[in-house]
Amino acid sequence: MTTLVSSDSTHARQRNEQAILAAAEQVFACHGYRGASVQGIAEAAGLPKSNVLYYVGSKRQLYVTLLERMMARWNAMLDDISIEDDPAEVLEAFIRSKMELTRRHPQGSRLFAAEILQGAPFLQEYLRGELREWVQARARVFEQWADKGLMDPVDPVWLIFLIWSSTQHYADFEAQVLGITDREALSETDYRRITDFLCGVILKGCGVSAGP
Amino acid sequence: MTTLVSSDSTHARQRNEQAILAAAEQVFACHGYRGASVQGIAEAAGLPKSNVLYYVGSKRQLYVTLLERMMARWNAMLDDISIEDDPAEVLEAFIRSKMELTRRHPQGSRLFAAEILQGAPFLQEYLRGELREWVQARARVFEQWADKGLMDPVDPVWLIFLIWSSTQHYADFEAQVLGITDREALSETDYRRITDFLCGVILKGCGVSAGP
DNA sequence: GTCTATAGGAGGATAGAC
DNA sequence: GTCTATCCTCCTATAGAC
Repeated sequence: MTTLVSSDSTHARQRNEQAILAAAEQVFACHGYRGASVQGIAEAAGLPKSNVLYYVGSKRQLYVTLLERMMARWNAMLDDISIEDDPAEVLEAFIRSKMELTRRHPQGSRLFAAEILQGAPFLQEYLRGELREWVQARARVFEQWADKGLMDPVDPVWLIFLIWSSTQHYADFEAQVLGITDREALSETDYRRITDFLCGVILKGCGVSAGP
Repeated sequence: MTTLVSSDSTHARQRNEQAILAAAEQVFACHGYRGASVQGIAEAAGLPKSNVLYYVGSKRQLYVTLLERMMARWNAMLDDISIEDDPAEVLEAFIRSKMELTRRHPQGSRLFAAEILQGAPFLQEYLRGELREWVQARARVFEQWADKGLMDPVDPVWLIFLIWSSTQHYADFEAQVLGITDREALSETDYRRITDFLCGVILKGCGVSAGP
């Protein structure tokens, strides 16, 4: 009996926390950290304002939690590569997984964008540490591939930014994309075609042949 | 005498208005429409809060003025093209002028990004009207070029978005770019190299040869 | 024209009833 | 655990002194 009640409470708590996280991700993505209000998040989650603060502690903590969740998703995507790998396969997998992240987590992607837009006050350490290391490791491999003639000698860091920006665009600028293409939403087919387009242009553009 | 005083006042007014616009562009770009405060803008402009409201009327009007200024800059860049033009020249000029806009007006670019991030409430009309027309006109020319074998048959709209996103990135994600590359700012040389990189990869990537 | 003072409301956060 | 009532700060905007 007690366990039953306890279990119900636990479920209610988990359900509420999930609702709050989802609502907050949407509101922070839309209005940024300062522009978001706990009131607005509570309304989007269908809960009283005080409950939101009860569950998450503070607006700031909620924001940090969401950023950490997004960074965890991002990190899950960052598998390592080596000089022995096939450039075409690696670059294509890189583009596809980044696009998949954008498609599956558009709100999280926009939250990230809003954080960077305000100068990345909460993510300085991550950007200048972990992420920089990762970029430099990849860059070294790209350079070795170029030395072996497997791809053009392009600056690897600008190439990584090209892949990030061109995929990220479909989350951050979704409103513009939908307005210009006169759509209500991008379909799975749209995403597939866009991804194919980006793989085609970027791989060809840096002289990577289509694999063995 | 009166004219002298009047002239001084006019100059003071213009100078203050310029200071307010510059400060507001920075603050709106950083925190978005809701997140920005008139107080913060006034401090950045070095004026009392009331003066800001006296000059510009309201927070909302100030925001609209800034968006219009940025759209005017954007439109000044959008020259027309025709089937007779050289694809390589047109695409390269397109990338270079978009990158120049980003470099010259990073705050305006970020302001635009923040507006789109929040769902473009103030720019719906522009996106679905003027800008859509312009994109479709360009798209038709790109398709004709593809028909004539002057470039690969890529989707022209995704190509335009690729150019917009890859250049816009250096304004919107400046904090990330600087963090990862361990710079304090991007130099003119950096911008030139990035632009050359983007021209190279994108033109080659959609099968446009380097011109006559 | 410029600034001080303040109205009137919304913001985050907390104390305490249930 | 959940919600109401409330505190105090900060917001936009304006009225009125200088």
